[in-house]
Amino acid sequence: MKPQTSNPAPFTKPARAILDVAEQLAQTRGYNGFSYADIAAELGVTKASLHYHFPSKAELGRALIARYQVAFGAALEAIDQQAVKPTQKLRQYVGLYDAVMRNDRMCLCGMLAAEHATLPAPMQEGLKQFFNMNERWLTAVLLDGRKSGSFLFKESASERARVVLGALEGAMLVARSYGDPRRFHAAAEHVLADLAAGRRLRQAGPV
Amino acid sequence: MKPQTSNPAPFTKPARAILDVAEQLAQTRGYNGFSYADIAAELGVTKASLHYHFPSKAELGRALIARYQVAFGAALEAIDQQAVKPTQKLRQYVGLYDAVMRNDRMCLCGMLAAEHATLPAPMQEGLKQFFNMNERWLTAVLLDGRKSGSFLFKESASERARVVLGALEGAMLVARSYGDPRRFHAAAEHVLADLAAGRRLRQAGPV
DNA sequence: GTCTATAACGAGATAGAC
DNA sequence: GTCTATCTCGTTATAGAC
Repeated sequence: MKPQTSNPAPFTKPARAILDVAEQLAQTRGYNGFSYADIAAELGVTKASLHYHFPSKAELGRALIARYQVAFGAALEAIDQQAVKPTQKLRQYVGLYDAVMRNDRMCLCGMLAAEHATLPAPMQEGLKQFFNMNERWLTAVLLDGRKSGSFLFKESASERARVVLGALEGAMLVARSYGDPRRFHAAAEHVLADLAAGRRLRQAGPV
Repeated sequence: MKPQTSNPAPFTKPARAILDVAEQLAQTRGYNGFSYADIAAELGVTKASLHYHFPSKAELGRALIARYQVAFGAALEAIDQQAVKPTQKLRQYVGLYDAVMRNDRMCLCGMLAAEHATLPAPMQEGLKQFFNMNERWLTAVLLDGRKSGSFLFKESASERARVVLGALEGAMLVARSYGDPRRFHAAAEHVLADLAAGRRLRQAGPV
């Protein structure tokens, strides 16, 4: 029996091509920063044919997030299966975003989060789910790392997960204003280092 | 003699009203998420009269950033004059963003940073300057705090400043997707705690 | 300074031929 | 599935009266 596990939207080949272009545009210019005309021009087709595959831009946007979430979830699973140590996992997690940055993009959902107030409700919901997925995964890794003595942090793992996620999204956001992916990379390294146990922080005064 | 220190754009009263509305819209919907019609409706005037004060949207956007930068710079100076300890200064710095969040907005420049690729060049330049100003101020506070033994971090103060700025901007970004300012507040607290010297990180333990 | 009126363009979207 | 053609609306922007 084939594993008929939820495969909700395989997308046809032309639909995938549309999503590829739309994704690149959304990650660089935002949802309100591109149009059907942009996609059509890039693909060498007409706007009308895009509407055949995605009747409205809202549905295109919804599909964009859904596919991104699935792909990102798969990447997280791949990390879980391939890496063992929490420190490795986290570094590969950062590597995911690092690759995006070097592609002159930023995280799709981080981008769309800025436009949150202007998005159709299904897209808003999709963003929450994406961030929830990230926080769940990070929380598990942080818990694991704390138990094994690799990580050290005071607050709950889920709170720390939110700090890490926010720090990475924000580092991407700011780095793009400088057109410098290394800004993201450096910041991400320090965020990871903040978690590292075994660091010997010398004594000091109040706070 | 009056202190004729650089007062480059005082703006007329109606111009200020326009900027106030435009700022609120930009901080909630983004630069590409509002139009002259939105501002005109809110102020009860016509679009044409807006063009008298700001001939193009690009100039309006430039003025938006310029005024924001000046106001934020003044707030930083006020902190410097009022607070003494670096820990106090940093907490008040976070308070600046916290107030913005509770107003259902996010940092204007963090918002615009997402739309960076779609912005006119002068606005892009303004964003860089805003972030530079923040990084300079944070760097000075971090250096001060490290010298006095309040802060502890391994990397350079300017690199740490970038981590802090990115973490705060990102925390705002994500918190808005949940419509929950407390998410920002909690994350910001942990970012501050990460700097605190004197913390005794106990080994391991459950969560 | 603010108005009416309108230009000029681009957006998302649809009808119907092929 | 993709095309041509068209529609409707919203956008930035300008001209000129008041």
